[in-house]
Amino acid sequence: MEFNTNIPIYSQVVEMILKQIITGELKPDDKLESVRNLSEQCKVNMNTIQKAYTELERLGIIYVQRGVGNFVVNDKSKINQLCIDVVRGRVSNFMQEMQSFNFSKEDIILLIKESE
Amino acid sequence: MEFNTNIPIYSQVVEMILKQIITGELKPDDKLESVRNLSEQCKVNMNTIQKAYTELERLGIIYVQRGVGNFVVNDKSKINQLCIDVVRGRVSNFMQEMQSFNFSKEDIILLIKESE
Amino acid sequence: MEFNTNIPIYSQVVEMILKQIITGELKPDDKLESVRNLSEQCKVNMNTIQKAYTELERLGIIYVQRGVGNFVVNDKSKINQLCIDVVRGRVSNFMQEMQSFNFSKEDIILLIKESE
Amino acid sequence: MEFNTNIPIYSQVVEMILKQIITGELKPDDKLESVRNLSEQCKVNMNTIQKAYTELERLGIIYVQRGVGNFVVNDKSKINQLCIDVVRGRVSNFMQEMQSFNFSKEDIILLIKESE
DNA sequence: GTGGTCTAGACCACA
DNA sequence: GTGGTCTAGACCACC
Repeated sequence: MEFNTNIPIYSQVVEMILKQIITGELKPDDKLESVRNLSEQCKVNMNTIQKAYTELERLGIIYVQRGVGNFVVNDKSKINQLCIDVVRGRVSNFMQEMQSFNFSKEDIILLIKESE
Repeated sequence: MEFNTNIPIYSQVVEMILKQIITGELKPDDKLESVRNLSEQCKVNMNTIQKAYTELERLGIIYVQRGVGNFVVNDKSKINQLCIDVVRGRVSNFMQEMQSFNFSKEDIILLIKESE
Repeated sequence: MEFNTNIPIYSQVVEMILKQIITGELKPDDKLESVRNLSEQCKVNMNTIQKAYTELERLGIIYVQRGVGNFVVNDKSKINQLCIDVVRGRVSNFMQEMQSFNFSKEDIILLIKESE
Repeated sequence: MEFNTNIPIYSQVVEMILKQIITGELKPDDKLESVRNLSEQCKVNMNTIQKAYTELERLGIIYVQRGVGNFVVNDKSKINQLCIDVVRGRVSNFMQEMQSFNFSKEDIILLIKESE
């Protein structure tokens, strides 16, 4: 695991897990890595992972069974909603920013088509 | 002037001026607002503006004449390069992120088309 | 710690640390003094040290782990390059200046030999 | 005339004239450019040139005849002394700095020999 | 504990 | 008036 400086590690961990859930890599009721394991894998302080998990719980996207582990919530509509929210949010932010540079929707689509 | 919390004010100022240069609102050799003026307009401390200007100078996009003021660099290729770098950078980041959610280029274009 | 007037304190701090890295007093991955500690040792404001450290990071010669500390970059080629750049730069500046006084390379070497 | 930023223009002007005197381009009792002329040639504020001339007078290396102009002092020993002071000063500063990087006198001579 | 940001206010050199 | 530096003190996020 490599972490970007400047962005808090704990929120990078949140992102990582969100992606795994959205892409289906983590399914409903799947058990997440234990705080301890993940902190070792990522070579990161346990508190940092804990904070990430707490954040995910706050978002209602995982639930905790004390002494057992952290699990992905078993609620497909919730997960779908999450997926939609996240993606629409990103797209909307991106569009807003590009438009502040005076790019129209068509310009942006062109840029994307020719990207890579 | 309203500033977003969470993002440092000085970097929001950098962004703001970058945009003004890219959109042509600020032209080569134009004088920027003095540190003091801008700090009053933005209701922000002088040092914060100073930091933003220093960052812009570091980027090679403005130059300083001590005792005179800060000026947009007179080098169209530099500015064009800046414009391209910034825009391509944003597009590329966005694409990378969306692809990590398993969206193809076509998916993204669809999402954009139906946005707003 | 004594500082020269006329030269900004923060850049004297940058110089000081560069020297420690070049002479090997600070080694790759070594932790620098914390901002607070160094500011107390130097009897200088925290912000001044902060500015120096930011400059060193910009030079790519140290890296920061927020909440942890500042560390010398672990990249010997980078450090070697730094060493070469700094030393060659100084020598070249010096030579240029002396030659503008109409001293030849041989003159300068003589001057140095008889110096002290 | 091109001026380096960061170094005050007035002291760059002082340097320039010192060099002209040391290299014999300006001889004893020669008249310097008028403040007005030089300020136009250099595209610099008159005050800036004035400050440079004042500094040179303070150094005892030029003298002023009000209403007539500024002249190089007619005192060869003075000028020789100046030359020696300036050059020895530069060499000594340079040596001191290089030694703080752990270079011996021999190292430095080698570096100079292989320079350019 | 660490670094990062910000403020208010001051002083200086420069043009 | 302009930019540049510095201080003292504060608050925050992070580990």
